Amino acid sequence: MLAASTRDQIITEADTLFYESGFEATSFSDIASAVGISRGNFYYHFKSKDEILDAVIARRLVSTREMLERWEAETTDPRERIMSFFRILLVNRTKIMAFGCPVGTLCAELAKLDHMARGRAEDILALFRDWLEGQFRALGHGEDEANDFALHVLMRSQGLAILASAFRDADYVRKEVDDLADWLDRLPAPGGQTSTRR
Amino acid sequence: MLAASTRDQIITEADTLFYESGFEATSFSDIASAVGISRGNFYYHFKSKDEILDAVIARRLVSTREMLERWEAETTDPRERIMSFFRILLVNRTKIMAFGCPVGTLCAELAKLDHMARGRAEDILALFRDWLEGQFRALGHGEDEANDFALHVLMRSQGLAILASAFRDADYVRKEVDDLADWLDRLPAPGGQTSTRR
DNA sequence: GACGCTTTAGGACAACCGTCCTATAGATTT
DNA sequence: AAATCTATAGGACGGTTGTCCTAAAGCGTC
Repeated sequence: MLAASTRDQIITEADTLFYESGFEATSFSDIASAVGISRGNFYYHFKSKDEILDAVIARRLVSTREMLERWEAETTDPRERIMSFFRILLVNRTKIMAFGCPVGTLCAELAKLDHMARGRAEDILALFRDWLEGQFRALGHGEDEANDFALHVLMRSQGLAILASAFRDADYVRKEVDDLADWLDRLPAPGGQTSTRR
Repeated sequence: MLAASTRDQIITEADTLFYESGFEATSFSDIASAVGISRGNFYYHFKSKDEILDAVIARRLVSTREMLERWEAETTDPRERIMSFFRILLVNRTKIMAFGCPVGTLCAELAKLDHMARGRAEDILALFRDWLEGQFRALGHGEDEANDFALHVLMRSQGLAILASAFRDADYVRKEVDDLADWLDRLPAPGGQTSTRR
């Protein structure tokens, strides 16, 4: 196996550090020592901290797209695809309980910092939204309805993540994911009124 | 009217700065210049940044409790009380779209920082949860059901805040609050199965 | 072996961080 | 008026931040 390039290692370590400690709280030294290189060498690969953030977000965009494509390849049933989305909430519940949602918390932090990369981080969220909307459309729902449902799923995932990390309750995550699956099962037939609960 | 003491002013400015810029990103100098005092004078009132955070959280706890008591004094109808909770989401939508939920984002940041005050911040969220649970119990719901409903409302508020600030869509906030009011209207009668959607 | 390119280490740099000390101005009491 | 207490300003402190420079090590190619 090819060893990961230093640049890739930097992005990898920065990614987890940004997630687990926050962007602002993570220093150049933190990343450097995590990778095992000197602080000086850093400047050769990235000219600023913002450049690392850009690279991290770019990689997250790519890996998210890949994950969504994998879900699409696994099954043609949109319901099952949406269930894949629900399942990662369960799979990642330990990390979510400790650090929240990687996407949601990054968006929240960059919004407060009024950071340039804010919009790019929100693109990751939009990626999920558009993909979910596509699945609901594939289920036969109209554009507005599909968009509402997509936002509903996203909203509940984000709320779930915040409460899970605030109350650190693994059972709560399980319960909420069950609830989401139940909501999906009981979805009104396509063409009905645009209500997300019922 | 009595002029606010310097100490109070510090807490006030720190409160809004922590909300709008984040705790980590807010420096002593930021607070000092917002209050209009010298950085040195600071140490007389607070010995550390953590002490200010403690004071800010303590004040938020008090003001939250007062707000909940006000809502209880305004009406005896639990449904109307819960509607008061929904309404602040609408009233504060501009700030929410810019900086998210003050409580949720603080909890998320302190979790990543692994900060001592993390639990105290989460107490504010617990305050809302317990109050909401009380209202649902007053509506006749059992302990488990009332707790589920309270967590459901909290979850949706947090998810709403994240999506509102990520997509900066005022209409979305209005729609979600309408949806919440609708959910409350269609709540299953007390004693039924513990389902949060239906 | 000499050259050129890529990659690295180490440290300089000014700015800022949270913390802490001290001198003093202002107010209150004696 | 003197003494005392509260509140403030200003700056020192060691450490860390993000940024940037320079010297040199590694390495493939002629």
